[in-house]
This record gives sequence, structure tokens and C-alpha cells, in this order.
Amino acid sequence: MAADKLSTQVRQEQIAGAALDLIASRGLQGFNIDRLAKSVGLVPSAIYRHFDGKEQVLRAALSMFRDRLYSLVEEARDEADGPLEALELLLVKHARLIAGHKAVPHILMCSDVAAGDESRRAKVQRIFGGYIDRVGAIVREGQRSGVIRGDVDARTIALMFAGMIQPAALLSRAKGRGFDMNAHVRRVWRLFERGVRPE
Amino acid sequence: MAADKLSTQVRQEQIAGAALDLIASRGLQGFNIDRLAKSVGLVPSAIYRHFDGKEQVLRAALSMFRDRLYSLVEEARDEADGPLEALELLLVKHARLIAGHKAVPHILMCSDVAAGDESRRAKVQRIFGGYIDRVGAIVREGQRSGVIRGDVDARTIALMFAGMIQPAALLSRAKGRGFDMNAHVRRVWRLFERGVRPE
DNA sequence: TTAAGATGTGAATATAAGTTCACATGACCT
DNA sequence: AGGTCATGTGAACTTATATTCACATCTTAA
Repeated sequence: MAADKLSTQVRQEQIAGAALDLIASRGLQGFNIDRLAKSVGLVPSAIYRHFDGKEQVLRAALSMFRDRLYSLVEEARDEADGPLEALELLLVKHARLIAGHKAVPHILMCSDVAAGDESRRAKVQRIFGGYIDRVGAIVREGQRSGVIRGDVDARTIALMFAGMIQPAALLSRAKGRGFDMNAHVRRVWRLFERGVRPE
Repeated sequence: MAADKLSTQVRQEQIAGAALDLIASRGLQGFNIDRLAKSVGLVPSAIYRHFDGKEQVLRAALSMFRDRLYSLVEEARDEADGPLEALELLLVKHARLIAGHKAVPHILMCSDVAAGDESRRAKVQRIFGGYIDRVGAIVREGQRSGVIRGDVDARTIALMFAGMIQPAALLSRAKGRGFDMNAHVRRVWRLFERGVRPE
């Protein structure tokens, strides 16, 4: 019955990852030590070998989330040809995550995680702000090269971009009626592209 | 110390309203019977005179939320001249709510409320779906009268519209640096309007 | 005015969840 | 091989919270 003994470093990663999945699928309410322990094959008290407490697990999960989110942006940037294509690719990547029931970023971003104590709220704000900054940087690039209109500030465009994903994430959780994420992304992108295109 | 005796009908409204505020400000985590009772000036056990339990309070809060949200749409429709102006007005109304620290709709919509049992999730989905439908109806009207392009389906445009509000709601909760909601709305509306305008 | 029913109160109960602790066990180093 | 330390386990403890219940008090109608 005894679980393998793994280094704290490995366990911390496992636990943080499991916490992310748990929060994404069951909300912050469904995120408790018992379930968390079970999902990594440990006993509840074992969690405390690797974290000081639940709050610390959450912090680690948030950090992992941040890294993944920012990586996604960098990936899109690397793989795309220009800024506009980078945004489109980023949108597609997000959609893929959501369609694969891994809507972690978007559910986490606006879940009750952001309603905790001051420091946690600040951390979520920082993460989201960083995301907007990064998307904004791509937009600015596009403005410099002339493929995105320059008369609207990059931040606004970045916020609008972020807004294309959230409602889709919410809808995708609906069961029964199929919601075609790919088709939605294609259509919404056309709208967006048209809005930001220079006159 | 004894509170006034009010009819169950009045109490149910009070309690549901307080629940909404509580969830909006402290998340579903911060929503408990003690705090709820205190915020309506009752003792915890008194809540059970008017509701069968916490879950029923939540259902009532969701219903109240739905009514307010849909009312907002109807108001915008009534007060505006045409479909496009109605959408703009709706956006402004949302922004006002958010700026007044009453970001109830948007926080509730994507909080853990939607992660509960199946029936609760279904209810949230229905509410959001109804909102999208109503916004979509305005869009369709605009398409018929030719002020909104007809080559993108109304639902997609409605989703994009909803997406303009969510990130702003999140950002507005940041303290310190002021986030000018009005200015943001003006800018993002220009983008949107340009995206949906017929060729 | 008074009986009856509705509403409010405080104490008690039950349960769930976070945390601690003493002990067990496996890994790693000498 | 043996010792040491990190990791895992089960039980106990504590706290928070939902809920119930007996009793108090107010309202209403005959």
C-alpha cells in the first residue's frame, strides 16, 4: 500500500499539477487535501512533507499555471511567421487546450482563486497582467510593421483578444449539445482580424 | 437584539441579494451561512426559516442574478435607438456595474458556482446561454437592418461581445493603479464596431 | 383579547477538512 | 552491513460550518 518514495522536488511538481487539474475540473471548492493526496497516490498527511499547507500548494499551482500560460505565448510566437499569425496561432492553441478538457488557464483565471486573501489576488492579477503584456507586445510588433492598426492602444487589443477565449471556455463545459470549438475560433478570429486590420 | 419579523417573501429577497454580494466580493468560498446571516441581520439558524439549505439559497441567488442580467439587456434595448446603439449601451451599463464594485454578473458567471453539482452547472449554463441568445437577438436585428455584417453568425458576435466584458471585470478588481473603465469601454467598442460593421 | 401560526434565537449536533504527530519504511552514503 | 535521513502512513486533534431543535417572541385574525 505504501507509495514509492520520491524526492520532494518531484512530488512538488506532481502535487502542483494535480492541484491545477483538480481546480480546473471541480473548482476551488473541490480542491481539498484528501482529493489532492488521492490523485497523486499519497495519503493526506504526506502532502505536508512537501508543502507547508494548502495555501502553499495553491501558490505552487499558480506558478505552474503562469509558466504554462506564458510558454504558450512564446511557442506561438516562435512557430508563427508574423505577429498576426502568432495571435491566430495562440488562439488556436488555447482552443485546443479547452477542447481537450484542459481549460485550466481560463477556468483558473476567473475562478474563486482570485477571491482569496490579498496576496493571492495580487498574484492572479500579476499573472493575468503579464499575459496581457505579452500579448500586447505581439500586438505592438504588428503595429510597428503595419499589419495592425496603430490608432488603438495595444493593451486594449490584447484585452479583447483575451476576451475571445473566456466565453468559449465557459460554453465548452456545457454537456450534451456539441459546441464546435474549432469552428467558433475560426469565425471569431475573422471578426477580430477585421477589427484590428489597418484602414 | 431580536431582528424585526419580516415575511418569508421579503427575507428570501434579502437573503438572495446578500448571497449575490457575498459571492461577488469573497467568492463561493467566502459564502457561508454565518456571514450570510450577519449581512442580513439575522442569526444563522434563521436562514432555515426561509430556505431549505445553502444550496437553495444559491439557487435563489442565481435566479435573481439571471433576472437582473436579462433586465439589463432589455433596458438597453428599450433606451437605445437601434441594435448597434443597444449593444453599445449594454456595454456601458455593464461597465458601470463593474466600476461600481458590483461586478456581480461577471464574477459569478465564471466563479466556482459553475463547478458544483450537475444541476447547478446546468443552471449557470442556461443563464449564460440565455444571455447570449438575447444579445444574439439584438445582433440579428442589426443584421436584418443592415448595420451589422451578415456573413458571421449572430451567436459568434454575441460571444465576442460577452468577451469584451470579462477581462475588464477581472482587471477592475486590481487595486492600486487605476484602471479607467470608461476609457477602456470606449476603445474596445470602437474595435468591436469596426469588426462587425458591414463591408 | 387571545389563540395560532410564523419568525427569530441560542445551544447542541454532525460532518468535513486542514493540520500535527509518533512511528514505519525505504533510499542513500560510508 | 549499518546508520541516517528523507519520505510515507494512520490516528488523533482542531476548527469551521451546515443543520436541527426546543424555546421565545412577534403578528394576525377571529
